[in-house]
Amino acid sequence: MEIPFMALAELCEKLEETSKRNLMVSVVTAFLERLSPDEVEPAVSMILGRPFPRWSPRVLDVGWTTLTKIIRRLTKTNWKVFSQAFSETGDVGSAVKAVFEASKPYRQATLLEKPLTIMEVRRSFESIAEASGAGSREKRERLVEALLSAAEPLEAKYLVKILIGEMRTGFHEGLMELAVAKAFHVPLEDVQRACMMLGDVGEVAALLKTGGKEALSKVGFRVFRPVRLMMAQTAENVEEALREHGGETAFEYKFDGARIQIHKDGAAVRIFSRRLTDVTQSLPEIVELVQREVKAEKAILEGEVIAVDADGKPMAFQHLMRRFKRVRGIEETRRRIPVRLFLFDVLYLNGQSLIHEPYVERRRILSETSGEIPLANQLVTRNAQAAEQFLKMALDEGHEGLMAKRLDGDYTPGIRGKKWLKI
DNA sequence: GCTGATGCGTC
DNA sequence: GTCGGAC
DNA sequence: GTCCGACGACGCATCAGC
Repeated sequence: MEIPFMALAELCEKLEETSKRNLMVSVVTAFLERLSPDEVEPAVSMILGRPFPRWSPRVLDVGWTTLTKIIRRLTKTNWKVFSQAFSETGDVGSAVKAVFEASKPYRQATLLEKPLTIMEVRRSFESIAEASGAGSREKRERLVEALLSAAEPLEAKYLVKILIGEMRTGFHEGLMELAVAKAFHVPLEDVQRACMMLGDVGEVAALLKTGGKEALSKVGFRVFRPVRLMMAQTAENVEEALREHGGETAFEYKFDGARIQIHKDGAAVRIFSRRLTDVTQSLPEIVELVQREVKAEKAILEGEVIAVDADGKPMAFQHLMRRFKRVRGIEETRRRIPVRLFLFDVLYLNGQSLIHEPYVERRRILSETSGEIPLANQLVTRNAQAAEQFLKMALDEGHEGLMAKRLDGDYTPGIRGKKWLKI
């Protein structure tokens, strides 16, 4: 028996009404326990306001403008109700609920249909994401319209929130990890660790549902499955960075480019962007470079690509952007806007996770693995003046500034902490 | 073919 | 990427 | 301290409409 989408909508409604975290976690825990294996990942994604898992390349391509048109059509003359509800609540979902309630009579025919289920909603999202080619815009609209017209007002509220990515229930990913740990009776740390590796809490939950604890303990890095990035906080100046890192730290050039995660398995190489989308196609020379230089069978590396001019000097970020989403004319743009790669971290090497190794050790391993690929210029020092000078050098060479990396810092995927500071 | 609207993704 | 707010 | 949402500039792809 498939769980109705209404149950998920009611759950979200409860989450929205409270700000008590323990309460939120316990209602979600109870909900997760009711789901069948197939429903777990879709439900977890939807509760977090996402139509698909985080790493999925699928996108709905439905924005606010498109949705507005559809809702107008579905609710006919009651548009004023929407505007008023929207200005009162400031919440698109609530306004949609109000207008759906007001226009029930117009939508009578649909009330006889069977209730929507979570799985049907997921399948509908898949169809919407798949639409492409001539006529796809209209097809997408029709699919969204069909989905919404099968929905009760409360369901419509949350469908719309998921469609445009504005869940705002206050139930974020960290709390979901807690709920998953409770629902499947495993330690929170194990769930967090698996989420780092798989990049998506929904997938972790699904894994627990089908394979239990054992499956969870087997989770490790998988080449070609991108890992969430470690992020930096800001520091005012080099002194603050030194102080924060206990007197001594590693400064690295911070480049005005795009951060990439490089996965290699034999001759196969794939490149992922910051948001973990696959950008391999846009950067053919990086693929070749990695194939040629990286001295490892399997590896997950991190670096920054920047655009350079004919003399190899850094160009403004906009030039790099012209390479990124490009599908056509890649070869020509490749000649016009060359890119360079600077590596700065290694997370995984030949079957071994390195994220618990300290920064200095990872950097050492990286230097032994990277062949002729340059690493980000580095200065390990406890001297503020030397650091200042290094910063000036970076800026003079046209780069953005410096990063400061704690020498004994491990790699914490998805976390923005003080182990890395940008200056 | 060209142009505008729309959505997405980078920083 | 930045900022400010909520907890 | 940590998380989230709102914000902005820029460039590209895709489709619709001419």
